[in-house]
Amino acid sequence: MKKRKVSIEDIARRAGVSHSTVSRALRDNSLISPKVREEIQKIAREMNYVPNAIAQSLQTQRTNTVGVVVTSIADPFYAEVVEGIEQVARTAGLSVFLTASHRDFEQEIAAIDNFHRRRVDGILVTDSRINKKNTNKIGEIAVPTVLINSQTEDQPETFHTVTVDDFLGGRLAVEHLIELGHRAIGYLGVGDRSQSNYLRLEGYRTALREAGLPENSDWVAISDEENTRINDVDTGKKMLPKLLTTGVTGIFCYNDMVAVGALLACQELNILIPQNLSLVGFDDIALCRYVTPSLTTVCQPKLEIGRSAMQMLLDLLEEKSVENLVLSPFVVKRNSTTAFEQQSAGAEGHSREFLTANSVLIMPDGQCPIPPTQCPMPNVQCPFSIT
Amino acid sequence: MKKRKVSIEDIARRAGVSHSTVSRALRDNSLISPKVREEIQKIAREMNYVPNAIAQSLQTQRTNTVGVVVTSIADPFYAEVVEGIEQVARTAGLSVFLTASHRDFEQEIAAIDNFHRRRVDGILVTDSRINKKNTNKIGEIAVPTVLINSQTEDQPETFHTVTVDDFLGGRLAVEHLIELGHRAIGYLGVGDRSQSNYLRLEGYRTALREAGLPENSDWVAISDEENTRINDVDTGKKMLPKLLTTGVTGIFCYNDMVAVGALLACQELNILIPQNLSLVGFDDIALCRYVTPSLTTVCQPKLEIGRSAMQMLLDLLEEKSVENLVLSPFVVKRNSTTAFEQQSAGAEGHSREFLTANSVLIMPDGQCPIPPTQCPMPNVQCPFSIT
DNA sequence: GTGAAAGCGCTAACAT
DNA sequence: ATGTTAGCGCTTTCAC
Repeated sequence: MKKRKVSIEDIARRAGVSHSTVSRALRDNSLISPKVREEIQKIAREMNYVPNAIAQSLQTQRTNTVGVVVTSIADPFYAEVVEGIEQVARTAGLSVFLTASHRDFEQEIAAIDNFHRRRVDGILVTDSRINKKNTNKIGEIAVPTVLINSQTEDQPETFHTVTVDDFLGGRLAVEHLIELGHRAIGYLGVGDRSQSNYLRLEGYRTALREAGLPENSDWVAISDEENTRINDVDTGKKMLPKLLTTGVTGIFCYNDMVAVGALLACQELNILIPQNLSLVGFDDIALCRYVTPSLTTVCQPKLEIGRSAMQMLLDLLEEKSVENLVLSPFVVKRNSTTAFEQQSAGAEGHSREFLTANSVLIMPDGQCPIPPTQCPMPNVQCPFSIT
Repeated sequence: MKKRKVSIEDIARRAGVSHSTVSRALRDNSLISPKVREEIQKIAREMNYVPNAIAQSLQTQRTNTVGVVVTSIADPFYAEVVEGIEQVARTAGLSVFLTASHRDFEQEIAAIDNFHRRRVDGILVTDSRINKKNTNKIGEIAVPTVLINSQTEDQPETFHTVTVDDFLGGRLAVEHLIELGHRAIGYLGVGDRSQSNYLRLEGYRTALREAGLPENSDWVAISDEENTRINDVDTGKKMLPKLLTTGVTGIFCYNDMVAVGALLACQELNILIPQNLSLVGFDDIALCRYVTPSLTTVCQPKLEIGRSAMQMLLDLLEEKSVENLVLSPFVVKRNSTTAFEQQSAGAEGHSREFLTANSVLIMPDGQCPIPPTQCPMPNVQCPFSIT
C-alpha cells in the first residue's frame, strides 16, 4: 500500500533512455521519433505510471487549480453557481478547491490565504466581504481573482467582478406587484449589512417612488441578527407577523428562503397566499417550484453567473483584458402573487380577521372554522393547518 | 502582477542566514535560538512571504488535500454530506477538491484518476459505481479511499465504506405506513440499477411479508430511464399516475425528490395528501419541511455521514485500523402520512372520483367544482389548482 | 532526436 | 544552534 509510485526515471531505466526523453514522449513533445514514443507510452501504461502533478506544478509554476470560496457548501443558490463554475473549469482542465466562508470576513481571508499558499491559478469568491481598507491583509494580489456578487461597497479595483443587478431586481419585483394593483407593499430583509440587501431595498424604494406610491417605514422589516444569518427561512418566519399588522397586501422578500419562511408563517396563521397576501422572492432556487403555492421570484441566472465568472478567470489567465460583468435578473411569475382586486375581492368579509390572525386568531388551535359535518368539500385538502 | 513570489532564500539573504535556518524558524522547528526565530518571522511578514505548498508537498510527499467525488454539486443531499466532510477536513488542515461524477462510471474514474495525479492524501467517493471487475482501471489503490453509500454490490475490499442501511430504511418507511393501518402500499423507485434502489425495495418487500400483507407487482413502479436520472422530481411526477390506478393508499418513494414529484402530481390531479394518499420519502433533505404538506421521510444523518467518512480517512492516514461503518436511518414523521382509517373516512363519498382523477377528471381544467358564489369558504385557499 | 544538467521551493539528514 | 548538501519528480534549456 505504501509502495512508491513509479516515476519517469523508472520508465527511463526500463526503456533504456534518459528521463527527459520519457518526459517528452509522454507529452507528445515536438519531434520524438514516433516509434520510441509509442514504446515509452506503452511501458508507462504497463507500469501504471501516474504523472505527479505536484512536481509538474513546481516546475511549470502552474497548478491548474482554482479556489472557490462559497458562503456555505449546502447553500442551494451558490451550489448552482458552483455547478456552472465546475462545468467550465473541467473543460479547461482545471480542478476546483472548495471552501466555505460562512459569510465571515476572517474565514474568507483565511480561505483566500490558503489558496495563495497552494498556488492556485485563480480565485473565485462569492459574497465577498473584502473592501479596500482590508485588502492588504491578503498580501499582494498575486493571483487573478474574480468576485461573484461582492457584498462590499468599495471592492478594490484590482479584483474583477461578476454581479447580478440587485437594484434592478428589487425594482422588478416591486413593479410586478404594482402592476398587479398593489399599493401597500412591504419589504422583508436581512440585517447582515450586506450590499445586496441594501440595493434590493433601494430598488424597492425607487419602484414605489416612481409609481407615485406611498412609502411607509413600517412596511420595511429588517431582521436584526447582525452577522449570523443562520437560517433565512426562520428569519422570514419570525419577521412576517410584524409586516402583517401594517396592512400591506404584497411583500417583496430579500430572497427565496426568506419568502418560504414567510409562506410557512402564513400557513400557520391561516393567511392565504396569494388570496390574502402576495409574496415575491429572489434568486429562483429550485425550491420555488416545490412549495405551495409556487413562488413568484426574481431569477438570478445562477449557472451563467458561475460560467461567466470562470470564463473571466480563464481569460485573465491568458492575459486577455476583461470587463466586469453585470447580469440582469428577471421576474418569474408563479402562484404566490395575484392581482390586488382579485385578492381583495376574495378577502372581503372575514379576510381582515385572517390577516390579523397573529393577534386575533379566529381558530387558535388551527382547526377549520367549519364543522366537519357541514363541510361541503370533504374530499379536498382543508387549507387550515391541522397538524 | 507577475512578480515572482518571495522564497525562503530571499528571506535568508535578507536575514544573513542560510535558507534552512529560515525553513526551521518559520515552522518553529526544534531549538532555534528564539531571538533569530522572531527576527526571521518578522522579516518574513514584512516581505509578505507566502509559503509554497507545492514545494512543501513535493518534499514531504503530503499534499494535505482530499478529493471528493459527488454525484452533482447542486445535489441537496450530498451538499450536506460534503458540508460535514469539509468541517472535519478543515479542522485537520486539509483542503478539499470537489468533482462531480453525475452518476457516470467513466466520469467517476476520471475524477479519481485526476485525484491520483494530484497526489491527494485521501479520496472520498459518493454513490460509487466501482466494483471488483473494474477496480484495476484506476491503477493500484495507492491512496486511502472511502466510499460513501456505494452503489455496487461487490465493492473491492481494499476500499473502506460508510453506508446508510437502505434495507432498514425501506423497512422502517413501510412499517410506518403499516402501523398507520395501510394495507395496500406501493413503491415508487428509480431505474438506474443502483444498489440503494434495490435495497430499499427489498426493505419494502420484507416489511410487507413480515406483516403478512399482500404483495402486488402492480404496486411497484420503477422508472425506466436507465442511467440518466436527470431530475428525480420529474420522475416522481411522471410515475405517480401508474401507481394511483392500482388502489394503493400509501406510497414509499425512493427519495424525497421523487416524493415531491409525486406530491406535485397529486396537486395537479386534485388528490389530497395525506387525506387521499400517504407519502413517505427518503433522505430528509431540507425541502421536506418546506413543501405542503411537509414530507414524512426516512432520515439519513447527512452531516454525520460526511464527518464519519472524513474521520475514517483521517484515521487511515494515521495508519490506524478502521472498521466499515453502517449508519442507521430513522423515520421522521411529518404531515404527508396519516392513519388509513382517518384517510378512508375522509375519502368516503366522492373520494374515488378524485383518486382516479388522472383518468376520470371531474374538473378537467382544474377549477373548483363548487360555484364561487356558493363557496362557503371564500377566504381560504382553494385547494383546486387554479393556475 | 536524444542526453546532460540545471532548477522549481522546499525539507531533512548530516555535518559542524 | 546553524550551515551544507542532497533530493522530492518533473520540465526545459543547451549541447551533441
